[in-house]
Amino acid sequence: MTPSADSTDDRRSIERELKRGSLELIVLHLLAGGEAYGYEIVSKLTAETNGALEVTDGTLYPVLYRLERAQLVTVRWETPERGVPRKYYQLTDAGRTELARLTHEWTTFANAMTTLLRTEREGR
Amino acid sequence: MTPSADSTDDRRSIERELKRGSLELIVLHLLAGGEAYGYEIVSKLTAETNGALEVTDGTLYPVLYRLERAQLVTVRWETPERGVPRKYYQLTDAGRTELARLTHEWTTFANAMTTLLRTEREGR
DNA sequence: GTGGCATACCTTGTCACGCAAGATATACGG
DNA sequence: CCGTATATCTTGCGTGACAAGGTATGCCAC
Repeated sequence: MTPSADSTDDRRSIERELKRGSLELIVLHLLAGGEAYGYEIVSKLTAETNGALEVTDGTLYPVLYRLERAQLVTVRWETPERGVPRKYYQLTDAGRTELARLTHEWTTFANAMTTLLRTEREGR
Repeated sequence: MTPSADSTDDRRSIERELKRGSLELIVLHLLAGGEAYGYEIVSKLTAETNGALEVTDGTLYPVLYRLERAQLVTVRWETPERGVPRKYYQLTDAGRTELARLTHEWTTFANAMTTLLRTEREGR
């Protein structure tokens, strides 16, 4: 039984759900343009997609850990002249391979969805 | 059954994740073509997308419950001349509204992703 | 100095949801 | 009857995005 959530039925955004599984792809893709550090990725994402794919840092860091553990990225600390130390991430070869794979999967899925949604359904 | 996994799949497929949040959209869209029952939706999906968006019935029924509880669909039992009773689902007006909303959200998201992925990242 | 602010990284807890696996029930053919 | 097909429903698990909170450092004004 789930007595909860019957009245609090505010319709959530599916954007959050849609992002599921595509975050790794997004991050890998951004890193393909050169190394970057966490905060940089967050702001890049917000900027390049006009907020459509915005994520918080609390979301991003676990993603980066997964990527690191899977050896899709490597890590380098750098302490700039001014400011706090930053943790830079670089794509590995395996990361590039995975990026290609995920891109392909995304494309396949998106095509299937688009085709389906384009189908006229005027019945009843 | 899972006909997948011909590759070394310690790396899970993101297809499953990508589907997150889009299942309701898919089902609502299919129902826009007229009422249908659970098993019918499962087979329709598999057929119309060549398996790209395949779901199991164990996945679908909870979705249908959510839709029903949210009053996006209504339900009608029908016992055919031959065969077991079927539970037919029809879209409500609210369901149609929600369908439009989800479609819009999907399109926005997909466009953002596509645009992002199309960006060349040959740096470094 | 010290208090405040910005930068940057990290952790914890919660909740939703897709799915595998199994249960149930009905009809029908041999 | 028993096996198979149709059809609906339930349970348990794992995953992952997110909010909220925490830590640490450097910079600047007063």
